Amino acid sequence: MTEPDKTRHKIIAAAKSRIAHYGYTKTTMAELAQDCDMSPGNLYRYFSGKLDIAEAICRQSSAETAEELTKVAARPGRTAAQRFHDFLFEDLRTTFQRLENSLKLVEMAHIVATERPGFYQEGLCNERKVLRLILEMGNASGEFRVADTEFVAEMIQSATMKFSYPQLFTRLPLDRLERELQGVYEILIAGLRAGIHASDPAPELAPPGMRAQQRETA
Amino acid sequence: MTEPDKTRHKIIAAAKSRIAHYGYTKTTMAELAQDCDMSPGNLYRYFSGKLDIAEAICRQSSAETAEELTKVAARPGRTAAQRFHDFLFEDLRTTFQRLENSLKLVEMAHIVATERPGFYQEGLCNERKVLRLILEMGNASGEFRVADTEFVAEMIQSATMKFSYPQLFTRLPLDRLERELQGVYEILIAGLRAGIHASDPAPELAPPGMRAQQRETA
DNA sequence: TGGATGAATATTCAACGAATCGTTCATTCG
DNA sequence: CGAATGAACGATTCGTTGAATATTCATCCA
Repeated sequence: MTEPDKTRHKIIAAAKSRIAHYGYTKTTMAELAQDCDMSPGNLYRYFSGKLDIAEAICRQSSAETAEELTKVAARPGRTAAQRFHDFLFEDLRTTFQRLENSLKLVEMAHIVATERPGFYQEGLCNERKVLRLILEMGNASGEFRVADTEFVAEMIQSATMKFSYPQLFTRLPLDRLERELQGVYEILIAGLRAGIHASDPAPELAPPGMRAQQRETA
Repeated sequence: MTEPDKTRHKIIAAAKSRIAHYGYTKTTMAELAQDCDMSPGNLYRYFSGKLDIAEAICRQSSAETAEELTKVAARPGRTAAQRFHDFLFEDLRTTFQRLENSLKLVEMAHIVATERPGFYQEGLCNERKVLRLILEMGNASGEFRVADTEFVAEMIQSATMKFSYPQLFTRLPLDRLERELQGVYEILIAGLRAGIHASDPAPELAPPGMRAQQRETA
């Protein structure tokens, strides 16, 4: 690791520790600089701003999750359905655990996601790669019949959105969330097995592309 | 309709109109009282507070939606899959339309949902009744194989959460949302047809009830 | 006596000045 | 000469305060 890279990591570690303790808004660049034994100005040699430090922390954590999920998806001797199940629950548990470990880091993640919408998309995209892998394994083994894996992976992310950032949408405890996720899993897995083909919209009335403008209240 | 009920409705109508125009926080009880030709204090004979008036507006609108969805679910000459499709898209369109018609009423709904979490649950519960009806029709016709309709209805609501309050979670335009909903529908309908039985969790590793505490980062 | 009033009171809100913080850059250090 | 500093600047946040607003209640009307 090159010297400036070392410094970058030192800053990230110090920031993560301080922010986890005091929160993003309550940690100042001056304090962070002190933790790193440098001047505030010098931080800007390594990051172009405070938000970039927070983004780096998120990116690191996101990479860890992606790596873990990839590992989970590749466990030997599992069916594709089991891999899919492992994937969903590992994801829920790691994000939930992160939340419980430090509400402050969640607050930070929320700020980053708000101010840098692109970053959130990027994370979804990485996760989707693992999902596609699982779908393709299922197709190969004959368990699944998924034609467009990219599209179906996107839809799975839509359907499990409630579990991606549990703390943002609901205030349910982990066991309730797990029960719900189990239910959603069961429906999704039944669909994956039966196969997804763009069939059966709803012909005569209300075709998918139509806008409803004329109706008032009925 | 009894006399006090008439007054209640007059207040609700006036409040809805004013709030749609000026927003919840910007409409005062004094103004609302003037609109109704009464004193501010008298409003408290009919509603125990400002928030209760807002809740009444929401409840009315929610009842209209429920009625409309019930009607949609009961259209003659449709398959259960088509009814399910109609239901999902009608719901998305009406909520989206409400949003476009008046951002102010959405702001109000958001306040009510935040301050009165129970009310939101109640709405979900009403909607679930219609969902169950559709599932049962599908079971009767042999299209679906859903054992526990209450449970599956809940899971469908989890999986379509992203589309329930589009404005809250995402900023996607209607056509993007419809495309995503179509995809989620296709997976769900495949699952409903194949049948949902609480099968295939993931035996050896990571059983559903387990908490993950020991893992650090891997 | 049930229903409405509007003045009185408690709470919320918004504006503004003061202080803090993120960021920059001329200067110093090694 | 590259790397680091820390004082200076402008933007943002924060606490305070006074006005506006929700709510209550003693009083009045029909």
